[in-house]
Amino acid sequence: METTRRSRGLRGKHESIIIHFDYDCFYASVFEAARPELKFQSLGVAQKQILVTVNYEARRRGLHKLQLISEAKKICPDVVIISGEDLTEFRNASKELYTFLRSFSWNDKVERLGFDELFLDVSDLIEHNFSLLNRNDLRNSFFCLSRTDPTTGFDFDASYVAGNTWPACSTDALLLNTSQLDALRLKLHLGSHLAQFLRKELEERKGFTSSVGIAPSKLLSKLVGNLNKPKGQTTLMPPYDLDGVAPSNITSFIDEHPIGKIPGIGCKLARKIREFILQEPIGIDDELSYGAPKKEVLVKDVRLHPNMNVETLEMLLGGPGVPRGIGEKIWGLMHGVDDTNVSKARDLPKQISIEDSYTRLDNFREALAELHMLARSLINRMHIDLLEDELEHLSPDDADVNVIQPISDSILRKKKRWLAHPKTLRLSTRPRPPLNSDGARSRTFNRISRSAPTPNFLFSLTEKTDVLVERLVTEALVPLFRKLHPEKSRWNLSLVNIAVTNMVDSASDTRNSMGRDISKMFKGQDEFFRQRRVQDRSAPPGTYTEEEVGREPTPVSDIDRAVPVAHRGSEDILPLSQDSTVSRDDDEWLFDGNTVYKNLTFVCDTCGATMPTFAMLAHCRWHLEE
DNA sequence: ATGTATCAG
DNA sequence: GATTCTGATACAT
Repeated sequence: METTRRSRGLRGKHESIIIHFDYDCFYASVFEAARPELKFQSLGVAQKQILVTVNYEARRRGLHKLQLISEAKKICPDVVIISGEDLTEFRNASKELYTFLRSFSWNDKVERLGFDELFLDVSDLIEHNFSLLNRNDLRNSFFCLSRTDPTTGFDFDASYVAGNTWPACSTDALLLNTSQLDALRLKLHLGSHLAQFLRKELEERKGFTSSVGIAPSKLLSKLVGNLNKPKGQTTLMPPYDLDGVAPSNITSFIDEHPIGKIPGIGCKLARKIREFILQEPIGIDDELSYGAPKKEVLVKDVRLHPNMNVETLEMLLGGPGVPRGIGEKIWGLMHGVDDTNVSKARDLPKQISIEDSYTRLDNFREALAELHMLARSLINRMHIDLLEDELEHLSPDDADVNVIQPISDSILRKKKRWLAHPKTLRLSTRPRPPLNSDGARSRTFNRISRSAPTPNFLFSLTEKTDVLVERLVTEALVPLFRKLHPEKSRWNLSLVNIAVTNMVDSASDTRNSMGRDISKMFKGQDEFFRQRRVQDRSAPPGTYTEEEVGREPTPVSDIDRAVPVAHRGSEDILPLSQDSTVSRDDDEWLFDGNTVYKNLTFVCDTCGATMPTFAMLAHCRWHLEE
């Protein structure tokens, strides 16, 4: 890989068209959408003592992000300040915009970055429309948005770039000559018009303006999108060649950025690089402090430094907490090379966390109260993000006349089900910096944490929330808190966070995802297979050998009758969890809405059949093809 | 699996 | 760096 890249002189592949969206002052926009009169006033969104976002009216008056409220009020006494500590509305708006933009994607390569940014890999849409272009009549082009319906789309003029370009004056006048429009250039034209269309849709249908970058990679689309904010878009124009004598717009674009502005080079890495280049330590008070004006270190200063190469970077930056191969990665970034893909859209978060910060939290009584508040929020979040309504099919015998509704021959009932089960519960705190004048230096850590398996009762759909909160605090969080802070009261916390992580998703739709999840499950269970293999040799008639699993799509039922199967469906773990005398967890796998008893019996959620676990893959395939 | 670090907005 | 309230990923153990 390394040699290939080197021999080609670090040339990136420029086959993709990536669009990066950044919603303009997102938090402020969420409030403005709800109360349009706020648009004409200076608006700041506050979390504790700082403004995390201000709208553009406020920026005109000299306010900025991450400004102290006290400072902002001095500069602009009439600033309207709204608390943004509860992120619910932001999360909702973010998800709505994400879902909306995702609906235009063909390949589902849609990656969210925080609440207010996302990447779209539209290479396939662009490729399709590139092939549709009439080179002799670019001015009357049609952009097709649907794979199936050739009439869905919009008219546009493919002879020019929509919005801004970098460099600024490379387009309109120059490009009237069709022969100058190579394939890459035309694809970028297409990308820019698609981006403009999507921005307009976002504004008209959802009420959010955005700033957008169009380029061949995530790195470059994000950087180039910064050039025209707010409500602007910018396309990074070719030539892109990085190897030959030809000047590269990628190099000249990225070269002028301060090293720390490159995504992937955070404050820690930037500091190390800057210290190496400047050959002097950088004070802790580095930025914007009185006295020493900050010495800018630009990408080109680093890239062209005589001793700079991959190995130097690896030595300079490597260390504890730093991924290996960092040198190569950073070397690539400095040359505008970013091979990372836009990841596939996901419906479920990998982690849910909630936290609050405090000026003083130093006694157990208050800490307990905070744990209750956080626990309540976390449970609410779990219900919002991880629970979905399911329509359950009932046989007429089971039907409860009061809750069912017949819909064309089948009887359905609404039922909640977990889309995912987080396996781990974590409590983190940030102790206030231990006041040390000399000797013992304060550690580099900011947060400390303890975690434990998620208690099963948290998935109860029948218990009242109050009960769950109480149990979560007393049975899980307090023990974790005691582990973190064994001393009675020698601590003072500036932050408490609780999180559920290690998400194991159930299937969103049994028919579509069962096969996938089953293969995933089988992959990790070598031990299981080894044990089964032994038994399979003497398997009773009517069961399957391992080889037959997967190619014999016939259901097996009721093989292991000797094993009592107590539960079915996604709620099944609940009764177990609440009965402390039953041994659990070690004896079961929770899987795809079915309860699987390791080495014992699998109960199909779809038809209720019981079978040995090794037959389940074939059984589920049979359902899929039914 | 648990705990820390770094990145991002 | 840190300030806020998150979320993703990677390393060490």
